[in-house]
Amino acid sequence: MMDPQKLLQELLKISDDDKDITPKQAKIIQAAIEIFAEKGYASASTSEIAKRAGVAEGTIFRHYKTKKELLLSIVSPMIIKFAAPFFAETFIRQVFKDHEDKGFEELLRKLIQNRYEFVKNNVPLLKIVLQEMAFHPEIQQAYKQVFTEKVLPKFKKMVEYYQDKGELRNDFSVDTTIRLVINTAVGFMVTRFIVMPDYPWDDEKELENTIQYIKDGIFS
Amino acid sequence: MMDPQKLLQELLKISDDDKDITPKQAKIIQAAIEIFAEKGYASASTSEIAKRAGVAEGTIFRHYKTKKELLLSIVSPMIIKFAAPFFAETFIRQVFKDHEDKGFEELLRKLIQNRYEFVKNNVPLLKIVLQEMAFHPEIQQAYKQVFTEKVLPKFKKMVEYYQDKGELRNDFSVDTTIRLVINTAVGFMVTRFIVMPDYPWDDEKELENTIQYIKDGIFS
Amino acid sequence: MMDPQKLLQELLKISDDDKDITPKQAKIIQAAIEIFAEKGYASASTSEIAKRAGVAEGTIFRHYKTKKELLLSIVSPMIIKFAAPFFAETFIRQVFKDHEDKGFEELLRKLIQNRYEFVKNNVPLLKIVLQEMAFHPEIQQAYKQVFTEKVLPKFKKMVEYYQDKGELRNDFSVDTTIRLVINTAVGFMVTRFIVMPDYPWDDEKELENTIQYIKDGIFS
Amino acid sequence: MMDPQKLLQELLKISDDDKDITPKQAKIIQAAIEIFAEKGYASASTSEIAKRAGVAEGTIFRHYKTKKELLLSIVSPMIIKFAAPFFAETFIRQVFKDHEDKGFEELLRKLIQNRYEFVKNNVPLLKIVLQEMAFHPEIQQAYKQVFTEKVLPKFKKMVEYYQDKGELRNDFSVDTTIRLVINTAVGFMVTRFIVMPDYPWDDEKELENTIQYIKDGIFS
DNA sequence: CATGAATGAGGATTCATTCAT
DNA sequence: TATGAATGAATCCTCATTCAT
Repeated sequence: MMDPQKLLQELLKISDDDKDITPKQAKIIQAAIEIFAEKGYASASTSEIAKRAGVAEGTIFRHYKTKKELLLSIVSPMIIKFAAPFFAETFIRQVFKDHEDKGFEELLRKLIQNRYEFVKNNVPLLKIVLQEMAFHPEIQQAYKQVFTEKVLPKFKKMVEYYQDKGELRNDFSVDTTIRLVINTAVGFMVTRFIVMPDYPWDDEKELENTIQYIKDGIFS
Repeated sequence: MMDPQKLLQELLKISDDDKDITPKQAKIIQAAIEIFAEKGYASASTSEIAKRAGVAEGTIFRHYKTKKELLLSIVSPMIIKFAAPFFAETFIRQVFKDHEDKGFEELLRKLIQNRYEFVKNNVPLLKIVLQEMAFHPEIQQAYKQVFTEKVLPKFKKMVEYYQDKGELRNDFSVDTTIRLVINTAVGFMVTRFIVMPDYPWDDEKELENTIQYIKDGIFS
Repeated sequence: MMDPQKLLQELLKISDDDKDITPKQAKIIQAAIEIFAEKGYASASTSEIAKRAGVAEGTIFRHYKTKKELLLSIVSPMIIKFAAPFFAETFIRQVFKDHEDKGFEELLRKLIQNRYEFVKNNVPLLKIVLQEMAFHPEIQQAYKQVFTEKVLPKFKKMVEYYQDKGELRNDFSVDTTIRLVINTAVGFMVTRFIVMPDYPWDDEKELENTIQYIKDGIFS
Repeated sequence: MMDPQKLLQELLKISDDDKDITPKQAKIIQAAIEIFAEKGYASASTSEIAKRAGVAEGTIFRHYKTKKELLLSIVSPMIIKFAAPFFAETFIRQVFKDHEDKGFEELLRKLIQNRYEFVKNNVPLLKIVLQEMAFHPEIQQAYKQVFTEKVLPKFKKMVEYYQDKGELRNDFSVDTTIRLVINTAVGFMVTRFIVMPDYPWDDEKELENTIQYIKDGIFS
C-alpha cells in the first residue's frame, strides 16, 4: 500500500532514456532544447546548436542522423512522460480502492498538482512539443496513440465511475466532461507557463481556483 | 437602440483592409495563408507561395518588402478582428442598460457563439497566429496591446458588474474569472478546429455544454 | 540525291538543344564539361564549376535542379549525337542503292572518318560519357536503348547484306562481326584521343591502317 | 626447359603481396575492392568500407594512411599482374627458341587465353583500374612505366621477329600492329566482362573468332 | 506593375582523418 | 592492434532578396 502522493511521484520516472549518452551528446540535447524552444525547429540551425553545445557540427550528426531525428529524440519521451500518471497499472485501482472516499475532487487535485510540477520543470520541452506537433505527423501520431490507448481509457473509467456514483453531473457525455477538464487544466498551465510566465502568479491559489472552477463553474 | 444580435454582427466588420489590393496581391495573400498554415512561416518558401499564387517570385516583393512583412500583413488584422466585439464603444453600454436582465450567461453565449463562427471561418489564419506568435515579438506585442487595452478593461467591467450583482461568485478574483472563462472558450475552439477537427462534433450541443460548464462546473 | 559525304555530315546536326539557353547557362555547361572531364563527376564540386563559369553557385541550381541533372543534360545529347549516322532513314538506303558498288570498305571508311571527326571535336564530352556510364544507370539505359534500337538493326542489315554478297566472311556471326568492327574502331579512337592523346599520331595513315586491319587482319 | 603452358601459368604469380596481412586488413581490402568497383573511388566512403569489412573506421587508417593509399595498394599490384607474362626473362627466349614453329598465332592464342582467364578472375579489380586511371596520375605513371619498359619492348621484338619471318604484314608499323592487336584483345575483354557481362557469350568460340580476326580481318 | 534570372549567404549533411582509450 | 567519438572543412542545395528588362 502506498499513499497517492508517492504513487504519482513514482509514475514520473518512467524511463531512464538518458543512459549510454556521451557528455557531448548531453550537451547537444540541452542546447537543442533551448534553441528549439527559443526559435522553433525550422528556424534553429544545427550550426547554432553545435556552437551553443560547444561541439563540432559534425558531432551532432554522429549521434543523430538528421536534424529531425534530434527533434524526435527530444520530443518523443516527453509525450510518454506527460501521460505518465496514466501508465501505471496500479493507478486506477488505487483510486477506486483506497481513496474513493476522497472523491473525484481529490483525485483531480493530485493529478493537476502533479502535472503542474512536471510542466513547471519542463517548460522549454513542452513549448517544443506544442509548437512542433502542428507540423510533424510523427509527433501527432505518437501523441494520439498514447492519448487514445493510455490516457483516455483510464480517464473514461474514472469519469464513468464518478458519474455512476452521482458525484459528477451526467447530462454531459463522458467525452465532453473529459474535454472540459483537460482543457481547463492544460489551459491553466499553458497560460501560466507559456502565454504569461511573467505575470505575478499566486500558484497555490490559482491551482485551487482552477480545481474549484472545474467543480462548480463560476456561478454562485 | 440596437438589438444585441445586430450589435455583434456589426462589430465584426471593423476594418476593410482588403481595399486597394490588386488581384495578384489577393492571390499572393491567399496562397501565403494556405502555405503558412500548412508548414509554418519558417518552412514556407516565397517561391512556393509565388508558385501557388500563380505569380512571379519578384511580384511578392513588389508588394511586401520582406517575407516577414507578408506574414504581418496577414496576421495583424486578425488580432484586431478576433477582439472585435470588445472594440465597439457601445458594446458595454448595451450590456448594462438594455440587456442586463438577460444576465451574464446570455452575454457569454452571444460572445462565444459569435467568436465560434469567426474562428470557424478563419481556421488557417488562426493557426498561423497561434503558431507564429511564439516566435515573433511584433505579433505578441500587437496581441498584448489589443488585449490589455481593449479586451481586458471591458471584460473586467463586465465581470465586476455581475459579481456586484451577485450573479458571479466573488471568491475568484476578476482576473482569475476572466482567465478561466477565456481558457475554456478558447480551449474549446482550439480543440474543435485545430486539435481534433475531424472528430464528429455536435457543435450546438458542445457549445451549450461549454457554456453550462463555465456556469456550473462539472459537479452535480 | 545526295552524295554520301554530305549525307553523313548532315546526320551530325541532329538536334539543336542549345536553344533557349541564357549566356550564363552556356558558361555553366562549358565549365561543367571541362571539370567533369578533368576530375570526374563525383570529384567535381558545384562550387568549382560555378567559379570557373564565373557564376554564383546558386545560378547552377536555378537551371539544373541537381548536380546530376546537370550531368545528364550534358551527357544525354551526346549519346544520340554519337549514334547520329544510324538515325537517318535514308542512310541505309543510300548505302544499298547508290553506293553498293563501292562495297563495305568504302562504307566503313566513311563511317569511321566521320565518327573520327566527331570524336576529335568532342573529346571531353566523350570522356565524361565513358567514365560516368559505369556509375549512372540512366546513362547506361539511354545508351543501350539507342544502341539496340537504332544502331544495331541497321548495322545488322549492312553486315548481312555484305555477307550475302560474299564480301564479308560468314564464318563469323553477324553479332561477332559487328563487335569486332566496333571494338576496333572505338578502340582506335579511345587510344588516339583518350589513352595516348600526346603520341605523335599520323592520323590519316593510322585511320587507313585501322580500316585495312578490319578488312584483312594482320597476317600477310 | 619448360613447356609454354606451364611457363605462362608461372608468370601469373609474380608477387605475393598478400603477406603480412592481418585478417582485418584482408577484409578491408576485399570490401574496398567491392565498393570501389560498385560506385567508384570518389563516391566510396571509408565509413561504408569499414562497415562492409566489419571493422571500425579507425582501423582502415591504421593500415593505410589515407583513402588514396588504400586505393593504390589495391591497384598497383594489378598493373604488374596484368602485364605479368611479359616480365619473365625466359618468356621471349622460349618463344624464339622452342616454339617458333608454332608461330605468332599460337603465341597470341596462349597470351589471350591466359589474360582472358586472368581478367575473368579479377573483374572488379580491373574495373577499378580502368575507372581510376583516368583521374590518378600515379596510376597512369605506374601503368606507363610497366608498359613502356616491360611490355612494349618484348612485344616489339616479337612483332619484328615475325615480320622478318614474313608471317606478319609489314606494311603496318610495329607500333600500329601492336596497337591493333592489343585493342582487339583488350576490347574483347572489356566488352565481355564489363560492357556486356550478361550477354550469353560462347567464350571459346568468341575467343577463337577474335584470334582469327586479328589474323585475317573480316574480309573473305 | 510584373517578371524571372541572378545572387550569395546560410542550411543540413557527409566524410576523411585524428586521437584518447 | 583496434576502436569509435570527435572534428571541421567541404558538399550539394535552398532561399529571401535584388534588379534589369
